[in-house]
Amino acid sequence: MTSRDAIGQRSETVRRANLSAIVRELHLHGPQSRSELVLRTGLTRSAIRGLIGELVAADLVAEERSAPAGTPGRPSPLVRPRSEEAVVLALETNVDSLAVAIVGLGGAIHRLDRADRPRAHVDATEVVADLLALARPALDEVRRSEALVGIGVAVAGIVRRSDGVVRHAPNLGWRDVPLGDMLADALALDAPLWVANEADLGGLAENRRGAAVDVEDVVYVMGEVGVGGNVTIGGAPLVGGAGYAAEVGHMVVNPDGQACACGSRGCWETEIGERAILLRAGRDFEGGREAMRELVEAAARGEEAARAALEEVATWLGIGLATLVNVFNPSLVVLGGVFERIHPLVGATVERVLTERSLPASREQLRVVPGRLGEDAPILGAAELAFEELLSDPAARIRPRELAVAGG
Amino acid sequence: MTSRDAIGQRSETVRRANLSAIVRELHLHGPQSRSELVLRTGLTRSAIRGLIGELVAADLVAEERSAPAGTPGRPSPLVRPRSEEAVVLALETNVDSLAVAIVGLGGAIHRLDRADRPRAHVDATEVVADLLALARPALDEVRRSEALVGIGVAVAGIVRRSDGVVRHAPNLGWRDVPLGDMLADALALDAPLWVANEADLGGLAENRRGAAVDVEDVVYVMGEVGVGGNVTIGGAPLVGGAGYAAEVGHMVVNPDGQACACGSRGCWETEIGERAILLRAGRDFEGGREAMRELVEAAARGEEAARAALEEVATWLGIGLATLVNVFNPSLVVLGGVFERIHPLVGATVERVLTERSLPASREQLRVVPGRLGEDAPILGAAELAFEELLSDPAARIRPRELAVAGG
DNA sequence: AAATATTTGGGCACGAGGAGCACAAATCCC
DNA sequence: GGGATTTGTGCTCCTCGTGCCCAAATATTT
Repeated sequence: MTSRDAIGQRSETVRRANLSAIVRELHLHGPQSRSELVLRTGLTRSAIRGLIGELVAADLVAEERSAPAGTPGRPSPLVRPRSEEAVVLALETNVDSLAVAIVGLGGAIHRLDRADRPRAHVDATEVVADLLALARPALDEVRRSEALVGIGVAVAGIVRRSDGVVRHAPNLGWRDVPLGDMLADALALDAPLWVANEADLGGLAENRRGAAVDVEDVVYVMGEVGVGGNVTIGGAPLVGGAGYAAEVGHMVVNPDGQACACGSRGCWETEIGERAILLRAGRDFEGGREAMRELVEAAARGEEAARAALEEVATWLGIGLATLVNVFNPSLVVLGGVFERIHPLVGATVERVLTERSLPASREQLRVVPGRLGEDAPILGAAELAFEELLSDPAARIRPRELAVAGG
Repeated sequence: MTSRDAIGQRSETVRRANLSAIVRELHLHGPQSRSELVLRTGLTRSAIRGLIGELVAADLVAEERSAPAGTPGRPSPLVRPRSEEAVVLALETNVDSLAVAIVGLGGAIHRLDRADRPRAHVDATEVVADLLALARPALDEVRRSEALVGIGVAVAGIVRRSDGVVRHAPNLGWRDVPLGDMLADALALDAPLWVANEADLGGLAENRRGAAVDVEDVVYVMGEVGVGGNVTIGGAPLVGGAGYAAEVGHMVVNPDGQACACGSRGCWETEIGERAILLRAGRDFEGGREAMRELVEAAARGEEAARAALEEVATWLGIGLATLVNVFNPSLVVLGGVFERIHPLVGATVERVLTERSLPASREQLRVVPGRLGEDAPILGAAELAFEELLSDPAARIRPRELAVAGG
């Protein structure tokens, strides 16, 4: 019941919500004039003025003369999110690569370092150490500026949102690894840290910065070593009771199919995961990313076996998507990871199967598109996750400063 | 993006939200003392007093002496939703029955009339006429009291929420029937009318009044002639872009399975729908409700063929549920309709299959229970749907009255 | 070049609405 | 019956958005 802890509202709540709306708007849609913000929020000029004033005082935004618009009237100053004054640190632990990024308010990518990693079941302590080494320059930068507002971590596994424990990451060989605590200790930064699944975050990134911007209801499916996904409902990501939602890779699509590492059989992942794709093409199923790249290239060249394998994959992709479309009635399906790369080759097949298998009503407004962010989707999503606290309550960052001033 | 039309908040918004929280709390959890409301909302006594005063003036709630509590301190008056002063009309159009109910604020069922209907593809105009005839006594009652705040309609078909058009109801033989407009015209009542799918509403009812009260994340699956469902996420029902979400009956669970009326094949409905169940048991698959009742009784008596058939159904039920559990990570699965009735016989099998097929993390906190509302779930959900407008903005009902007073 | 129209920012009084405090009322316990 | 406890009542205060007037800055017209 929403009302259950729908704690009573007070005047302060209104302020918080309005500040949040403005910062979020600027973060997601870029610099805007004050008068545009008046239109978007429906607030009065007076109210906007006060709110912007508060945000300027907190160094979250800056006002500057806007370019001449060619229209009569006093020009409205441009309000710009201060990308240097509020930044997040984003980390990614994938099966075959590590990455570190610093992203500023408004979405500017200040730096992004990626390092390949041999594919193997690796001890979590080693991974944390490797990540820390890769992150050193970024950490120096972050420590100098004092602008850090949050840390986001993307990991290829099932993550308990509440405490950042990786419950199970078959492709890393992890089980119940307290990655959140380990990284928080190792980084020793004074900022909240959140961990989430890479596919969840990939979907978040596509929704904020990629192919699904401003779309309210989205299904995102990403193929890497495993198959993961994310669902956006009314603009908000589906999280589930404990944060494990949208594990679409383990939907049962073929009850008599192959055994899956999860213990079930015929999971979507056993039909369209990386191993399954390589197997269908008669290639080394442990060939990893390189083998996949060659397969896609071969198919693009028109090589028959490769094309046929991808067609089969597309069929199973369509079947699983039909289930998701009937369950979520989204207006957009975004394909990420491997599926993003093979979309030009097999998009038509996916859509055909989807049309055969989903309810006419459910697919009425539906489009299927490839993602736009490529391999960076998860880490950009981790950045967005880290910004979430600031976006939903910018006032929390403002008050302490005021106190500090009052105290000094 | 939630923020997109997150129109700015104003002081009035706070009042609205607080009134809504109180009325919703009373509607869902029954009469409570003022001081309990203070605890629940976190508002001050002063604020609660003002809010309750407004609701009393609007006749939505009444205050009365509470029973002696045995504790020291001045007794806090009991605040009670006025079940007679705010009522909704609920209607149901099922494949083999029609029903009409009047439900009061707080959930009291003032009357409930149900009439069986021969199973046949029936013209929508006839159904509306039959429903109107059945509703006559209820309509008289509603017209006398002037307390009607909304009308809710449950229908066994896919419904566009925005305008109440039944896009497709295979078991009624309807396609693009403007049921909302037809009923609004026929009833000629001065209250908003909403139409929704019966399974969606069954889930809503179980969440508000039945087996899933106060559970935030719930998957509800209902078997009638077709198979439908509803998903509650964070306390709010999943609706989808156009309102067609949670069409779980057409998840693809068996890609090589039987053709389904929807045009796909191997839909969940073709494995666990009424026809499929009767076929598995070697009975007349057009025997309808009566045949189902006999089958369940036979299985309860221990008749082998019947038991075996239900076991098969339970297996497929578990397979489909595994997909839903992996996708939604709910804390509760509620089985409604036929599945509610067979739960005592096959619940163990369902849970076994579910355990085999779903991710350990996803099913950690999971329980599977039968519904508690039986065949009345959909119409009770229709009542809840009709109350929604009042609950989310009680002030809208208050203001006009004040105006009327001011004008007179 | 000057006057006018248009749009927007700034200042300030107002109103809505919850918080907080002092006090009174109603109950239980000794 | 007196004290402790809890809660309702009346009142002022604080927060925050609204609304109005005026000034500032730009485009257009004369």
